[in-house]
Amino acid sequence: MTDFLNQIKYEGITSRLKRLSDVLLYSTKDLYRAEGLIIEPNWNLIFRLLQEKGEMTITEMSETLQFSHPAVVKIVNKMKAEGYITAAIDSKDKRKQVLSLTQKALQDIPKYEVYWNAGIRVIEEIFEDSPNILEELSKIELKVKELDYKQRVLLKIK
Amino acid sequence: MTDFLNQIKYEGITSRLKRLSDVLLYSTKDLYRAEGLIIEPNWNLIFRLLQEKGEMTITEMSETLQFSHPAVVKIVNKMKAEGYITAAIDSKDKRKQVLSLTQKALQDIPKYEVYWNAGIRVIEEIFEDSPNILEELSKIELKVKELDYKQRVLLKIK
DNA sequence: ATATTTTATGTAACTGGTTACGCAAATGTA
DNA sequence: TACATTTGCGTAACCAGTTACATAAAATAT
Repeated sequence: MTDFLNQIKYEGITSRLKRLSDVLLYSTKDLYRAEGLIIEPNWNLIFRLLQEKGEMTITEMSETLQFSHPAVVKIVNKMKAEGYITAAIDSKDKRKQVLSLTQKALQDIPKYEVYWNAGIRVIEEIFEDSPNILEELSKIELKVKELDYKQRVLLKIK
Repeated sequence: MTDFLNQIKYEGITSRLKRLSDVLLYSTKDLYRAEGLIIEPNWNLIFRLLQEKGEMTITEMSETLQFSHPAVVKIVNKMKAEGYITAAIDSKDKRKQVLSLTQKALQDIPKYEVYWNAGIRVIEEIFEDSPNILEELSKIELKVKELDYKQRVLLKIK
């Protein structure tokens, strides 16, 4: 943190949040590469989701993870290419892809879980001075969902 | 927030931070576009920096804002193209660009400040249940700087 | 004085996300 | 039954960042 960023307070918070998530993201990629793991950030979310639910469609995933659907399409396509996900057409609705984990996924997940679990402990460690961060984040997400940033700014001005 | 994201707790925090900063970013762009303002997110940081310091180089800016230098180059080039920044070669060091605000910048800033200040009040409003967020963010940034995420994960595993 | 290393900056390629658009299948309605 | 609307999802173009690499100038060391 530089003096300037401290001084401008809330004005710099958006880019600092972006930078923090970027730092974690690139460091995660670096970790996987260095350890020779053929996975990418966010795949753990999909793996866990499918482990829990068994089968899911793109739209269900995007709603559950709060990602845009094209983002989910990209992630899922990479995971298919790596042989971790298979797709079947829904018998009642031909538009839907029913996605599920492959045998290879079930085989490899335990190896990856070592890293994911260590990662969670590191996050807990890094955020230890912010013990309520998850509840606070939920409140913030709710607020911007109820009335977005742009509308709030316009309300303040008019 | 979905049940699933609540349930996985710290495992989803990186992508939630990314999403939050994205939401704020795109909403800011949307605001500027809707109001016909010919500026972009982050320009306010550069404007404020140059107002305070008068002159700065690319490298000084990237250190102060904690952005990579190519990121600063991109932002500054756009601001030059819009006529808000001029560059002069440093007399002692020909590699350096000494950047400063143009007359047009000084003229237009008051108009933009209305939006930036309203934006700050909105951020305060959105983060009102996280009153210590700035101090907490500083601590987190310091921690990942001291020892990055990847190294911390490897330490936990070995 | 010359060779080496460091610094300032620019450029290219890539990242995980987004919005915008298109299309076909399913659903609702006249 | 026909037509209009909604839904699922694929693709393209874009976005603000990043890392990796190149180059020239400055600083340092020999």
